[in-house]
Amino acid sequence: MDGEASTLRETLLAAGHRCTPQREAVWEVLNGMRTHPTAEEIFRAVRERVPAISLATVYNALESFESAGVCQKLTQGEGAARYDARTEAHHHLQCVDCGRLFDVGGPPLADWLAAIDTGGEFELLGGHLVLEGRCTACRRDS
Amino acid sequence: MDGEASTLRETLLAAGHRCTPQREAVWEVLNGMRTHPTAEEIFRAVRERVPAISLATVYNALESFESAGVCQKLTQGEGAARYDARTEAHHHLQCVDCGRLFDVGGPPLADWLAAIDTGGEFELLGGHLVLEGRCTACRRDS
DNA sequence: TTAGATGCAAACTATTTGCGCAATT
DNA sequence: AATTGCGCAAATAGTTTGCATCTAA
Repeated sequence: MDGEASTLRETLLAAGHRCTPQREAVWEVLNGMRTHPTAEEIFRAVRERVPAISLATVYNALESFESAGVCQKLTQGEGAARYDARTEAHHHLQCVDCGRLFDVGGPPLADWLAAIDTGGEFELLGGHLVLEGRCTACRRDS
Repeated sequence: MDGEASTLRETLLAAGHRCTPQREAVWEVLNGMRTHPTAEEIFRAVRERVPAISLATVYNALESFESAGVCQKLTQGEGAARYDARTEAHHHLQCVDCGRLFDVGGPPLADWLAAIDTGGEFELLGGHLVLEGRCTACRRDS
């Protein structure tokens, strides 16, 4: 998370996974896309470099990143899951028109969790905020 | 939203939909289940009263409720979408073990939205909080 | 050397759609 | 009477899995 490809290798190995050329390519594509891509979007981009890669391998790679703690699967909203390799605390804003997911700043969620009343019944482990809005590109189009 | 079955009929009609026995049954099941059910769960429960109902009809009914503004589709998290007929402001806690969704109290989200920094780029329309935890039943089992 | 990863295809889950018939307004 | 909804089955989207082969450690 500090270096680039070499650290990915070490992180994967530490989590009991292997580092393959396919995974390095998926990692670079994921980090290069500002909008959190879907598995399909990553697949199309990676295939330009590694034409023989399969979609299942992309899913497999993303799962190994999650397991190693360097990637988060975002399943809120309609449509396909999106993936985020960012580790700093931040929130996500999903565009109601194009479905893309953007990072936004804001106070950390921990401040809020303390104010949540679970009635003492639940063990509150965490949570996240899902914001809905319209992105710059879609505002321009409408 | 104030009365029961008769108001459902009026609400649906006002939104340009019809009120059928199937839809009334779906509505009653949805309101009778404390845990926001999936379409499949509603289907199984409704079939006990209306054995000939199909899953597609359940989806169709839920869509008409959404269109009429009396039901909300909750698509966060893994697995199937869950449906909520509650209209008061509240948050949802999803159990990481069983996947069920529970209502929890807490400060309204509007207080928070003001603190979110969208960089002036987005039109912020709304959002919701998704909490993760472990429900009473699953805590007992583990 | 060997456990784990790859690529392919098939399976699977959740949801939507097309069609002829039936029921609601 | 005219729509709209119904039930069925097939289609679709997203994701997972089984299997034979290959490769990183």
